[in-house]
Amino acid sequence: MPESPKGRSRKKDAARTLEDLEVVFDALAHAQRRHILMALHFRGGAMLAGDIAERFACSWPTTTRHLGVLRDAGLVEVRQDGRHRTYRLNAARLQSVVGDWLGHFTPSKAPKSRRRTKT
Amino acid sequence: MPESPKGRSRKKDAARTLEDLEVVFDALAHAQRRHILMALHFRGGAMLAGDIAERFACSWPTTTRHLGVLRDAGLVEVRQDGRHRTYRLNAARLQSVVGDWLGHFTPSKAPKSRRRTKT
DNA sequence: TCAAAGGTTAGCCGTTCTGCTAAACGTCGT
DNA sequence: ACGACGTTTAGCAGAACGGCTAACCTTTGA
Repeated sequence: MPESPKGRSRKKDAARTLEDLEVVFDALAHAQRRHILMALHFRGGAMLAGDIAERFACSWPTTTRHLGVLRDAGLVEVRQDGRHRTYRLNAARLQSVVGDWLGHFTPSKAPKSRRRTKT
Repeated sequence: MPESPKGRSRKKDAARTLEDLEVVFDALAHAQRRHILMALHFRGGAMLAGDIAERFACSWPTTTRHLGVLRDAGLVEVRQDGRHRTYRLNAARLQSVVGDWLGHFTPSKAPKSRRRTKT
């Protein structure tokens, strides 16, 4: 499916958003994956795979799979670093996808307004 | 499962919050359940079960089950109305649980950030 | 070249989820 | 009381999920 650089139709944009919602909320549905995101955040946004895996009781491959789900959701990014792998939190995407969706539920306000705590 | 329909205690919410996160994010993991919440919101916050069920392609019992998940998560409340049942959105809880969790990831609150992502 | 360290992939297995249909339940109108 | 209506519950089948172990790659270092 070719991607229009600038002239993205609103329909596809909406579809893209729906897909984002699905993959992100699906990733957030598991406690350990939420925990991984937290750990990443509280350790400055980036950790080695081994450091992440050691924090959890389950086996390393299981954590690897969770990291894969988070990566497919775009919530973390991987970078090979020698024989290590560094996972970096993508907090902006988390805020964007979840925050935008949550913003639709603001009580009696314009549902498309961005999260601006200025009012 | 012992769930008190009354207000939740605000004191020892530390353990309760984790449980809330789990049940709420689990409820939000399914597209139709998110869609139900949206429909409720955009129809003024309350709908009859039948009106909800008619909006979706799946069978009525399936929607009933989704509504049950949302109700167990505290995201909707039910009220028997004659032989109808009115489902009401609990947007406050949605905002509270999801928004609070999301608030941990704000860059301004980064606890030990070595590198600060530009705000 | 060999072996160890760091991670991932492959495959299995039990549990949970989601969909359906059929049946039951409570309420209203007659 | 009876039947129709609105909705839930029960039960089942198939798919998806999450855990594990074992095997596999890749890089480092001797």
